[in-house]
Formats: sequence, structure tokens, C-alpha cells
Amino acid sequence: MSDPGAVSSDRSAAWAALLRVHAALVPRLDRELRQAAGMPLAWYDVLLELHAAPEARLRMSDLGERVVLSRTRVSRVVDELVDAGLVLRETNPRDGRSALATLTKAGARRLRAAAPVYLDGIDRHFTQHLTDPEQKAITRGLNRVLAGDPIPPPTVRSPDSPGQRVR
Amino acid sequence: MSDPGAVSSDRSAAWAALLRVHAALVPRLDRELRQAAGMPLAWYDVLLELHAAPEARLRMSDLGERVVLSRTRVSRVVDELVDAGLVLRETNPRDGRSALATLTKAGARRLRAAAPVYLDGIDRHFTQHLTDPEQKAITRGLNRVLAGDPIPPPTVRSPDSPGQRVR
DNA sequence: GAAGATTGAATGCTCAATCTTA
DNA sequence: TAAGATTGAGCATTCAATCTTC
Repeated sequence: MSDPGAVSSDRSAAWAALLRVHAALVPRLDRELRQAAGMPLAWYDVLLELHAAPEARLRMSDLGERVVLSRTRVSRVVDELVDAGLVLRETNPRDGRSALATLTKAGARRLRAAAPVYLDGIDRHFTQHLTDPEQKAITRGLNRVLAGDPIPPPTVRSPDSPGQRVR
Repeated sequence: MSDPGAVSSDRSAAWAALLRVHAALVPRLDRELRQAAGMPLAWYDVLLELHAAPEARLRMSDLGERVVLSRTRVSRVVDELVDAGLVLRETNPRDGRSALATLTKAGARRLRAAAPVYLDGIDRHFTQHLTDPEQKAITRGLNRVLAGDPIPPPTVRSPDSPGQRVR
């Protein structure tokens, strides 16, 4: 239990910083991407995951799990992408219930055009301000949070047995 | 410039992890806070900043800068809080253009009741999964991102001059 | 006219209900 | 009946226009 009298705490300093960075950067990156590549962040996210998938193709529900969007929202965004000719929606031949979203040639082209804009934005606004160990700590730590894993046991380093676990 | 052929990159791994953690945790913490304290995250955020301010009072625009909400949104949220009796809205006696939001006794009470719920949620879902050095790296690094500061010069540590700067 | 704040209209997003196939 | 997906209605959020005071 928390101290019921306390209203804030630096137990939550890292979380507060994460919230503020998200609030500051997401609208900025979204605006830059729209202006320079005519594409909102949600589109980019979907196109990127399709690009990374085998045969550039995913079931809607699998897409929903990978992407930073709700499953319902994915339906709407894919609608927009189909209208724009960047994605194809087809029924899964193996299972008539599910739909497959496939990246089109035009979609891959638009993604390639948008990628440098987004990646450079992330560099300028985010990565550039972090030391290399900080980037590693953020990536490792936040992925552990996502997985819900406990913190690992402590490690010791020595010349003859680098990174060995204690106990 | 980025490699125009690349579409993803682990230059953005830390950013991607931040986006995913935000997308996973914010709705969860919001739901817990609503259920256990009858209060959405936006309310908590505003009440917390008022509580931290001198005399528990802030101009609307100052509140908008501190809080993780747009300035427009703050007007609506304060409307709700005034209706709920948790905040008072008055005209600034020093400047008739600006409005002051003040935390009421009831508002402070509701905040104290909600705080353990939120803080425990942050612990369980976030902090608990991070090592202490990771928490420090996240806090320091993300606050540097927020400030837009460059990475600091390297430091050396020795018994007689701990943490001294090189160069 | 500019600063501070609010509001109406339009957009974005989510929840629950629905539809279809397995 | 359950899994997969979409849709309509209702809420949340933002943008631009407005109002008031300096």
C-alpha cells in the first residue's frame, strides 16, 4: 500500500516523464509527418507493420495486436488506406471469417517516402537528446514493462567471466 | 538525412517502446482510477498540479502548460471539476482577462483518496518492472528530451574526485 | 491590437451491438 | 456458440472563431 497522505512521489518520476514526452512529441511528429508526407501517424504505423510482416500481409486481428491502435480503430484506418490505394483488403481463403490486409506497391512506395521524415523527426526530437546507455536502458526497461516481466537478478562482470549471474 | 531505403531502424527502438508502453498502460491506469476512485486521469492530473501550486491556485494558461492536456481541453475539464465541487473558478483580481482555478477542500480530499490508487497502479504496472538504474536513466533522459537539451559531456569517477567532468 | 480564455462545429475514437462464417 | 470483423451511436478532443479585458 502507498502512504495515504502522499499525493505525489518520485516513485512515479519516470512515469511522469514518459507521459510528458509522449504528450509533447506525438502531436509534433504527427504534424511533421502530415506536412512532409501527407500521412498521419496512424497510417504510418499500419503500413510499417504490414511491411514487416511475411508477404506484407496480416489478418486484421494480428495487425491490431502489433499496432498502437485499438482493434476497432484498425478497421477504420484500413478503410482509409484502401480508399487511398495503399492497402488491399481480401477475405482469408483459409478462413472465411477473417480478413487479410496486404500492402500494395503504392503503399510500399508511400511508406518509403514517409520513413525518412518520421525517422529524422524521432532523431531530432528524441534520440539525439539521449546518451547511448540511456537509449539501451529505456529500450530494455520498457520492453520488460510491456512483457510484465520481473526485474532480472543482479549480474557481475569480470575479465574472465563477463556478465555472469550471481546466485 | 536517413537512409532513404530503410523503413524501420533500431535508432527508433526506444521511441517505439515508449509508444507501446503508453498505449498499453494509460487506458489501464485510467480504468483502475475510474473504478476505484470514480475519477478519470484528466481530473487527477489537474487536481495534482493545483495541489502542487502555491495556495493550490493557478491561472488557466499556467495550468495548461503544466498539465498533460491541451489548453482548450483544460477549460472543459475545469468545467467538470467545478460542477463536481472540486475546483473553484474565479476572475483574477490582478488581471480581469485571466481566470484562476483553485482547489477546494473537497478537491484536496478526493485527490488524497485517489492518490494511492494511481500510485499503486504505476508501481504494479510500471516501476516494479524497472531496475533502479533504469528508472534513473529514464527520468534523466526523458527530462532532457523535454527540455530539448543536448547530451552532457562524459564524466569520470574516481575515489578522490567523484563524477568530475572530462575536458 | 494583443493576451487570456471560452465555445461551436467538426473530427477522432471507443463501446456495445451486429453480422458472418466456423 | 464462439471467433473474426465491421458499424452506429455516443463520447472525447481539437481547430478556428469569438468574447472580454488590457
